[in-house]
Amino acid sequence: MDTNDPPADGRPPTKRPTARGRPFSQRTEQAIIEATTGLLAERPLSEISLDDIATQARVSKASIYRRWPTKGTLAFDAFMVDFLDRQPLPNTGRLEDDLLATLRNWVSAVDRTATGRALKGLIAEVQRDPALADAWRERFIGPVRARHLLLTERAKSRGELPPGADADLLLDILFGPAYHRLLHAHLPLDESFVRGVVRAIGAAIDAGVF
Amino acid sequence: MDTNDPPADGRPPTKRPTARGRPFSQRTEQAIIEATTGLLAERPLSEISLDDIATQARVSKASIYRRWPTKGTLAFDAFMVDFLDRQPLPNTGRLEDDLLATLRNWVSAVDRTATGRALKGLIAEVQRDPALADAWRERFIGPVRARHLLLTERAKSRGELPPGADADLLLDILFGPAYHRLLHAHLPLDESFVRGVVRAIGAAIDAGVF
Amino acid sequence: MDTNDPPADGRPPTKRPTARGRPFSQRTEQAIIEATTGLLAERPLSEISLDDIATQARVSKASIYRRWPTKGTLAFDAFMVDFLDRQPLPNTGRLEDDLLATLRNWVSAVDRTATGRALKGLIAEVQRDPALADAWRERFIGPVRARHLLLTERAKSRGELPPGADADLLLDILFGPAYHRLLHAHLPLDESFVRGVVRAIGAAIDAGVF
Amino acid sequence: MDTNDPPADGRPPTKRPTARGRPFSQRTEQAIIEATTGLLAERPLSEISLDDIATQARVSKASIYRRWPTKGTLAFDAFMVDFLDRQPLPNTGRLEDDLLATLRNWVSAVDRTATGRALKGLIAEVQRDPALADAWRERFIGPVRARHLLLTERAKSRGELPPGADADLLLDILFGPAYHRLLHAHLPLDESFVRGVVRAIGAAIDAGVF
DNA sequence: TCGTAACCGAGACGGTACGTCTGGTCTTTTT
DNA sequence: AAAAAGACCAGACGTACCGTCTCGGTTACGA
Repeated sequence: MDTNDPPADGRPPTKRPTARGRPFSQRTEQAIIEATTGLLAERPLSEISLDDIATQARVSKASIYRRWPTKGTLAFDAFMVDFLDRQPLPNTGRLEDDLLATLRNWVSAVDRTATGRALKGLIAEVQRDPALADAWRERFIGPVRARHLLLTERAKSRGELPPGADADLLLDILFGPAYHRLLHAHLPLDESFVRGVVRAIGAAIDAGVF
Repeated sequence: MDTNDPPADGRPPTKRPTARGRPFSQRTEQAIIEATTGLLAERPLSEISLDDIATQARVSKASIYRRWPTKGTLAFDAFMVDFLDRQPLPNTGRLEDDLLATLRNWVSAVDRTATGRALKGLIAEVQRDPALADAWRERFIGPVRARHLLLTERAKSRGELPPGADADLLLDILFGPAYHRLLHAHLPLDESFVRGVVRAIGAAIDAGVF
Repeated sequence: MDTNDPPADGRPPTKRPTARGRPFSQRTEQAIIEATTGLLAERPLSEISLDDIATQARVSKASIYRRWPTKGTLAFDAFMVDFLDRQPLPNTGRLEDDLLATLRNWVSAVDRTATGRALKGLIAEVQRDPALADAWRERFIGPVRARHLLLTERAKSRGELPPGADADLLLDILFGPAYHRLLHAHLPLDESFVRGVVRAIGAAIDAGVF
Repeated sequence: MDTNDPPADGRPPTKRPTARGRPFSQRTEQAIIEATTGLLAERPLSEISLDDIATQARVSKASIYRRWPTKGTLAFDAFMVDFLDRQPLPNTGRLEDDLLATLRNWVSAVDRTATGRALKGLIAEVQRDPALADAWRERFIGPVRARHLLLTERAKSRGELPPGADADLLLDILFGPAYHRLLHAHLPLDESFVRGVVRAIGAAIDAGVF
């Protein structure tokens, strides 16, 4: 494989190692990301072709493939820009309130929104593209999880959680049910759902489960 | 729409209303299901084409489309045959033990198995095919949920759960984290995970969350 | 190679050996040939894409590739339909007059005409596509030559040519200069050229060269 | 048009009018020509891309386009270097012997040789690139023809040809059949062919055709 | 028993997206 | 200002897949 191939593991397009030749134009990159974001707001990823993106961005397909190995990795990067900044980390001084704010915020970001549709499409794509799956774990699930672990660390330092608590389990119980309802749409992502999940976790904490 | 079109909502192929003409051959149907199951054991749904299935089953594509409207609905039916029977309903006399057996059983069915890969592929397909999404809710999530509600009903009659308990929330907290780890593969679906989830639910029950 | 691949040596699409499955539609084939002929009348082969042809014929690219392995072989077939019938075989009773009529007819068919442009484009394509080169020799040069050999055979039976005359050489001296001027356009394909070539051949016959 | 654009009509790259800035490196030019010649010896022009040439010559594509406007004109120049010097002008004192030597020499240069393949590829390219067609006539056909006209001029001064003889026709009858067999490969370019053509021309001369 | 409706396998059909390649131009750093 | 390197746009290429349609042929019911 050529050294100038795209990252292939889904890393975002960065500067090439050698500084020789014409560098990547950041205008091109930005146009691609913006076009992708715009199209993702209109329709699901599976109904967007790379030709659509190239046309919309007034860019050649080759310029896209130079940066991203698959449609999924591109959509992933476009999604990240949108999503991550909208997930502020609360700090109420009480874990249960932090979890409530976090989950409520997540729900409002994805429930029947363009972002939510993009997220569902991406999770679908992750199941069919192993390279994207790696990027997804390492560059989405991982960083998001790391941020959320700050909440449990603070709780530990406040004594709300024991020092050795299984924070990963706690966070999966927090988000797992939410992703479940998002993906299967069998029941609404409403306020009573959010409150119920968080109260269950609170009870589990009090009972020393984690 | 022609009366002889396939069910379109994903119902399994049944007898046509009028009995005139040559009836469906059940050998054909069986061959299709078997070929699909066999291919799903080898590789993900996204890498299986309908031509592959037709060739493998020594059947024409038209015979497939006569029965199932999309690849997803066929895969869905093939999956159901495999999956449902492997999910017996426990009856230990104690809710927490029932939940433990149920989740443990689910994990052993899907964790790094062909069934698990098929399930992931199907959930992906569900996100891109609205008709399949309906079938999925009505013919998979719904029935499975109905079976599991028997567990909570029994618990209610035993007094382990209050009569008005939100059993849907309870079940989403049970399965949500498991689907989460299945789809994102960020953490293992191991025994300690299963125990933790069930213990958390037990604590929530004791605290009267549901 | 699959038995249902296109002929690959450029034979025109005929009935598949096995009569199973949906047969080739001759309407489709006709539409493709007509579209190709129409486009060849407008612009040179090198500026016609298969997408153009497919769009013009209201046919999918796959339907074209099912029949012809390359653009050149398709253009070849389209050209043949146009060209061959326009080359009647004269029969004046005197070889030199037959040759004159034949060359004059060829010139009027190709000199600054759509057919001539198509012929030039095809000869160019023949140089870059070995499969087409075979087809060209066997299905164009060969048959045309065979027809022209009738002229020399008749001349032999009339005693105008000796029985063992090298008719191939004679015909190459007849057509070679004409193709030369067609392809290089360094001098006009005018009546004096035609007369000159034929008179030279006449002189060579009289001198017993052939 | 910029004064520093390449000749555009296919003239070979020469010194720029202004002597300012870094001068053309003749090593660059030589490397390009050598790479092109080398690649033309391996495979037909149509299978050689400008990227191939640039890579092979360790030169940038821009450096090529600075000198030649199209791939065809470059190949043309590379071909000329090879070809022209190999076509010495005979001077036997007798026209028919001169023609025989000339044609025999041409045949040995192109019959199943790398030069011959390059020539065929160039003629193909000429049909699709009008600018190259002009260059081809003016810088190849023209000069070569001019040289060959020396043969007929000498013959005229010796009285072998009448003063007003149509030498162009004569030369087209000499080379036309040869190009014909080269391009269509329907019959061999062998000695009997060469002799036959020349004898036919001899007979035509004797008969006063030209 | 015979007609007919609907099945059957095979595979062509139109349409669309893919990922690669090429030609010719442009942009950067280096010489 | 030319050089090498390589990104840029535009768009053709040949392949794959989808869901439908067409063919010759085969059941099995109902008249």
